[in-house]
Amino acid sequence: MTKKELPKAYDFKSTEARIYAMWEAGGFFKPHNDPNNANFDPNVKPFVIAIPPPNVTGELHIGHAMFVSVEDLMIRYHRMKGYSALWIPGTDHAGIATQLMVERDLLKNEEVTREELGREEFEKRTWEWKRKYGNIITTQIRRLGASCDWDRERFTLDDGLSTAVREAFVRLYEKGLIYRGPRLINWSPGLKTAVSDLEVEYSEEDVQLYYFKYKLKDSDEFIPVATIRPETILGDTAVAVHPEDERYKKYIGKTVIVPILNREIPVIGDDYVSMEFGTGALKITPGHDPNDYAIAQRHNLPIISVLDVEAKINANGGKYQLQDRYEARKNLWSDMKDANLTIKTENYRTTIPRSQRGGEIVEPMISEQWFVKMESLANAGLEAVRNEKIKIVPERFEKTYFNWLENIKDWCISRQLWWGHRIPVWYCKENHMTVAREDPTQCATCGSKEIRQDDDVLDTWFSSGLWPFSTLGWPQQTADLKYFYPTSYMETGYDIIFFWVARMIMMGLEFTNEAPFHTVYLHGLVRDEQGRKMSKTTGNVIDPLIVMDEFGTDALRFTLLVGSTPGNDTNVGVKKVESNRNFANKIWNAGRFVINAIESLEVNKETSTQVTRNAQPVSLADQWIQAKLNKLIRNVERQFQNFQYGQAGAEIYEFIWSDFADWYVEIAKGQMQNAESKMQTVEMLAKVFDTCLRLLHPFTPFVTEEVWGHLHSALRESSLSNLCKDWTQVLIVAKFPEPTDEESWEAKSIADFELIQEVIRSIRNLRAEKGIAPSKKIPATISAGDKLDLISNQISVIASLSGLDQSQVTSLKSLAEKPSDSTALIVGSIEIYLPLAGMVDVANEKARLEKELKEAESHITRLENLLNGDFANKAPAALVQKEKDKLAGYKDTAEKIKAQLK
RNA sequence: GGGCGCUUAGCUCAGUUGGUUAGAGCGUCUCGUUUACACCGAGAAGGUCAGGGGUUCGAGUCCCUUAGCGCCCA
Repeated sequence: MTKKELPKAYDFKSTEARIYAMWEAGGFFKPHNDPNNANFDPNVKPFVIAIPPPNVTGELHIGHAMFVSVEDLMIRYHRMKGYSALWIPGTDHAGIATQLMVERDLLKNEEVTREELGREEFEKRTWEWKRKYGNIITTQIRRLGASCDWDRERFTLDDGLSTAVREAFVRLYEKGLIYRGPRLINWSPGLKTAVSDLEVEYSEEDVQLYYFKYKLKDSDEFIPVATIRPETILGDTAVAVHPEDERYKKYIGKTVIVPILNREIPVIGDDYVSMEFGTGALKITPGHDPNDYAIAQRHNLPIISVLDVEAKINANGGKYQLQDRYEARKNLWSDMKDANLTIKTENYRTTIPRSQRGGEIVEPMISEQWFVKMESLANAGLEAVRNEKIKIVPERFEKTYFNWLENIKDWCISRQLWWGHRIPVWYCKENHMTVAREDPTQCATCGSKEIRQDDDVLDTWFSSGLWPFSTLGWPQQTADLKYFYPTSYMETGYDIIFFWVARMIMMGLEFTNEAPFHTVYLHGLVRDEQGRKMSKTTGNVIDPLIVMDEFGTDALRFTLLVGSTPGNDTNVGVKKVESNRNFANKIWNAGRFVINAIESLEVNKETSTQVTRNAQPVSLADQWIQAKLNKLIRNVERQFQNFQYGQAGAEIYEFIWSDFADWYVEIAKGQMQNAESKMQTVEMLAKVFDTCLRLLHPFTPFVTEEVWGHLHSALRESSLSNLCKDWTQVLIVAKFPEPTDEESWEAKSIADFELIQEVIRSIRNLRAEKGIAPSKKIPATISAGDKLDLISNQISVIASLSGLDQSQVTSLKSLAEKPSDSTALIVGSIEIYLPLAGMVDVANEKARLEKELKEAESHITRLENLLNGDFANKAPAALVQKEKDKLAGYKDTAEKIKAQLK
């Protein structure tokens, strides 16, 4: 039958979507052992990853590409290893981000604000938005080749997960771990909501430090005070000085007058005050500063809030009411200047708290919010990592994790937003609270029917914290939950270790009494080629979609996976992706070669069974490639166990390109000329290449699946069909190569072949140096000493790969005298004479050999010193022997060169 | 202020129980249309592994220290 010729270059564009659709339609993303199916076997081990849910309104960025690549690699590897692999996909409702996006859209297209629309209508619109755009991100994740079980896709606001959130809230509340109260929180005036400590970022900025006078009551004396926020003077309730400060301690207990407002406040002594900073006296604004708040607690000071939700001055600010905080700062300062209360201003550098999302300066404010008590949860979380129920990779992040949990404060979980899980608490007119799993119809305390639900919603991370089990059906004890929980790995970026990882651990332990996963693997952040953070404003963003259009998904994945190490940031430029596109093409073409070789075989079923049954490597090259492959499989296995995915990928790349394509394939061409060795050679090609594709599949799933498909069908039609008898239909579920114990022949054949490679390289090198045309075949005489058998055996390999004329090559144990008009090459104990009549420059030859001699002699000196030292006594015997052998080799070489120079 | 990381070829990076001539990709130079691949092949140049000290028979790798850069927490 005639075969369709495969194109010369791999066309990922016509491949990727087709392959992905085939996988998905074939059900290959689903765990092969499913507890909901009749033939379920509880003894099969599951391997489970819950996806870090991307924002439902988000679009693919390089960070998504990173986590999808790593997680898909983990899942595909375990799937091929026979685990019942489940990767649960889903999205996050992303409260603030989504609400902002919809608000912006409404304003632009309908010129209405969310307030004008009303809460109910706004929620409706947001759901519409989600339905319309919510699948963009999941479609994009599919493009990356993600093999997740889409039938199990979840969304943090869907019914099941909402039930889980409510259950979690009520349980914590009933346990006394959730409380409500006025506390100093971080207020985002732009978003008009409270945010948690984690959502505040601190940046070093240049500001003004304002010095002014706190006048003593009924006196002309004053205490000089410095502040960076003069408008907060309006909320001052004390001035604090250090109790031992000679300048000010006499004032402790006296009264001072708040500028302009003329309120009377006390001077207190507290050793928190630094005598060196500023003037050494500190104004205390407990309503707008966390440190001042703590001091106020100690001294029972009143707390005055002077700002409203938009950070405008409120009624407590007297004449400055309704002024914006910065406007008030200016006006107050100007008024103080007029009243001769100011001293000076100076430049000052300090850390300023800004909202992670909006970027505006966050205002510490007293506000009534909901909190989770963290202490007991944090202790459990600490314990789980300390006693190694959970392992963090790389380990150093355990320190970060401990440090955070050891110093954790209560978590503010309420948000003044409309998009999210509404807090399941209802109030009656008497302000009785009813906390319920099901929406109540009356107050649990007084039975009043006039109840209304709390307006606030929960922090999105509250629901994300339940993700590993809520996605599996919790609080229902579903079959999925029983079998797939706890999950296996949690894979994500180290930047959300607090936001998400730590909270999932705490919630998992609290609600399921189990660690939600046994391993946390943290990848680094992707940066641009110069190591800068990618950002739209810098314009250095690499759009994974564009990269995939240009170079293919496999190239992008391989780039992200190889050359990066766990927890370390990685710099990515398109050049790297391009070279990995070339790698995909290399695989394609190596595949074409192997497939052509298979198709060139005569179809003969009888020889087939015979040959495949005892297919032992026959030639040295066969043995060598098999030994190298065995070694590769062992290394890859070890590296996967140690999470060294980059190293594993690099070694597979190296093997395919350098060992297989550059050497074995070239030798195979020769072996296939010979009718006797042809069949075995093709079989070797097919077996080795098949193993390569399996090893590589988790890294570059598309090209490997595509080529493997062609390989499979070529084999099936060939006289080697026995080879693929027990292969699966598709590569994605094929068996991953298993390592074998090293056998004694392996090292021997590697060493022998490497000597042949050296001989070939030295001849090629000389030819290049002498400018001998690659097409010109030359004669050679080889004096091989005790390597004569090996060299004679491999003479055709040497000849074909180094351009010798095999009919004019002789190999001998030794030469009586060296051939005239020849150039001599020394490789260990082997001498190679190339009669380059007319091309030999005696002076040049001498110089070249002298250089080589010098090098050999320097090694001899080095090794003799080494072996005469303590090394010989203290180092392992095998190692010492290795060095002794090397020394003997160099001595041999030096002798040979010296003989040439005579 | 506390903690962590990085500094290896012109550029981007590997190098995990310390083993003795330090690797890759890109870039550079010289050759090459050998029917798998020019998204390729052959060859070459290029590094006192940031500086200093220590442990060790042996250090890019472990310890201390200095400098520069970056990140996290306060």
